[in-house]
Amino acid sequence: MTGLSAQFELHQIRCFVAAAEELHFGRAAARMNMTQPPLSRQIQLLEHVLGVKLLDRTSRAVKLTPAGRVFLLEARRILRLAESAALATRRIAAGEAGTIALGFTAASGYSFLPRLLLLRASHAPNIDLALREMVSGEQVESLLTGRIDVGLLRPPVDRTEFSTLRVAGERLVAALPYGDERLEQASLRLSDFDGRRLVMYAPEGARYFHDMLAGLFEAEGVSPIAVQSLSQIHSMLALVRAGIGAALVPEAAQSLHFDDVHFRPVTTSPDAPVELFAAWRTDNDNPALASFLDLLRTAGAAD
Amino acid sequence: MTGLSAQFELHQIRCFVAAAEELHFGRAAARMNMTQPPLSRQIQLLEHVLGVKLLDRTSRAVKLTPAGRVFLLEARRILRLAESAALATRRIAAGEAGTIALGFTAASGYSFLPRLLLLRASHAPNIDLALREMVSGEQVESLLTGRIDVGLLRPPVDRTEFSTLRVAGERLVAALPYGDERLEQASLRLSDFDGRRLVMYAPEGARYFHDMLAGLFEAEGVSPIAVQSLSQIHSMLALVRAGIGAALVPEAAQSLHFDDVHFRPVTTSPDAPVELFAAWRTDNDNPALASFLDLLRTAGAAD
DNA sequence: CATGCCCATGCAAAAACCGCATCGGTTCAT
DNA sequence: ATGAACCGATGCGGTTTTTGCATGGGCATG
Repeated sequence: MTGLSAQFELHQIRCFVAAAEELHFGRAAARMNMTQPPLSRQIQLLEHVLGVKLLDRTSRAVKLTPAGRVFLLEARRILRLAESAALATRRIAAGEAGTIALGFTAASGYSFLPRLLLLRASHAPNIDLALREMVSGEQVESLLTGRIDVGLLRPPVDRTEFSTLRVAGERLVAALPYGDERLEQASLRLSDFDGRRLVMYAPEGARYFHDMLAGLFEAEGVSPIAVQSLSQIHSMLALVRAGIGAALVPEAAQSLHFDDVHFRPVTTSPDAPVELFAAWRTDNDNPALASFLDLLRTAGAAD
Repeated sequence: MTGLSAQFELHQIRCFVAAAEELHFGRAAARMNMTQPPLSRQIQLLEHVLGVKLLDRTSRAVKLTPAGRVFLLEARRILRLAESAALATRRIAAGEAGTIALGFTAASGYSFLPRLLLLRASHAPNIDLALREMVSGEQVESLLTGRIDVGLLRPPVDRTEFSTLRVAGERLVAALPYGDERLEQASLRLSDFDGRRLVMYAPEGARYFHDMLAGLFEAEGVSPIAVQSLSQIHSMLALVRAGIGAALVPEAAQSLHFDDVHFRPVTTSPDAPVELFAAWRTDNDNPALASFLDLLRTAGAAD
């Protein structure tokens, strides 16, 4: 007694399928690019491993046994599966398919991300995206640990292990509460907020927006009154609606549709100061990354 | 250049799965009952055949590549499928599972067949039945050509290549039209039909019933008037309902529930003259046959 | 810098496989 | 009835493949 149950091999299965389909050992052997004797032996081996007679063979005719009929179906499935497994694996390795774990900020979910997903559907449908919303800081952390492959985040991204790509720049718009007299103007300038109440970004949770706005105001010598500091755009708009003050938000935030909150373009310098970057570890070995970066470049160029 | 795209083998897959699960070539080799060097080479071979690197190995750590992760899933599926294919084939060969093509007469479909199917559900659930209704003559033909494995048919079955088993004997009942005065009797005798109109079986289409009834009447010296000859029981009952005459049918026909057709037991000698036999080719090699014959014997014994 | 761990590689022995020749059994035509 | 043709199984020698042992070389740890 061996104790080790022997296992069959794919070669034996291929031999069997050929024999079962040809019902003729000679032709089956020819199809397998071998001679008849070794094919006979491969099938004997397979039958021995299974402990089951698969083919009834007289010198005049070859027939499948009932068990052979069942095994033929299974054998074809195994071969198909092996074939497709090889194919799928090669595709993954070639980067034609695969999964990219993508981090994104809430704000980019309103503007850049939808455009990216549309583009993916037509340009790289075999690349799956695992989407994870997180703030820029979390994205940096997740990139380092490998939880995400690519992040869509706010600058600055100064880690040396990252590569980056600027994918979008957005204008600022003013969110004004119902009744604000500035609604009568078609467009605004930063100086329109001098000495006015403004819902601001929190330096901790929304460092990028906070610093950017602070920089813009300082460059023009404008000093608004910061009445509150928040980090999420939709809560800022809620305060605007409550009449606490105005707010400056990326233009994509207009899609949030708050009642009694109206938007007006704001002229700034530069005119699209809200920048979005893609970042990824330079040593990331995800084969789908190259295709995905192509996608990002296309989406960024359409900006 | 070979021109022949090489194929991988199950052994290589088993090696890869072991290595991918252990993430350690030494332990994986031990699990495979071999030493580390040949395992390394099997995986190299697999990678070469696929043209894809599956494992990232430094001297300090082994990691799956993205393609390797995908292939690991596929590899496990292949191994599971191979395992279950062997199991299923062995079960078929052992006769514990499989398909029996079963012919049956319309009449047996009302009595014996339901009992058989019930018994199958509890005693041999892995035996599938392909049911084909046909008259006894067709069944003999189908048994010879192998279209069915077993037939449930009427005697005599005198082919030398067949084995047979008596599985059921049924009583006769009289089917009487509404208003027939014999309905007042609790039970009838054959002599109650002397000189009376009787819907009879056609000698061609229903030879067994025709001959059996003719024999019974002759043995008792009773002579009914045959008003019509049919071969299907339900059409006979339709004529009974129309008042054409009475009919003698197997007791199971009572389950047909024709309006205005009533049944009364009939005493005959022997008391269960409607016999049903199972027949199969003695040289039938269907491995499920033995189990199925056990089932038939059980169902027949319950009669 | 020495040690330990781990995978890759060189090499010889063992095993598996293949092809050739041939056997035994069956079918078909003469 | 007999011989030819066909077909799968088997014996056998040569070749290929695989295995195990010994060892090399890279890398982390202390």
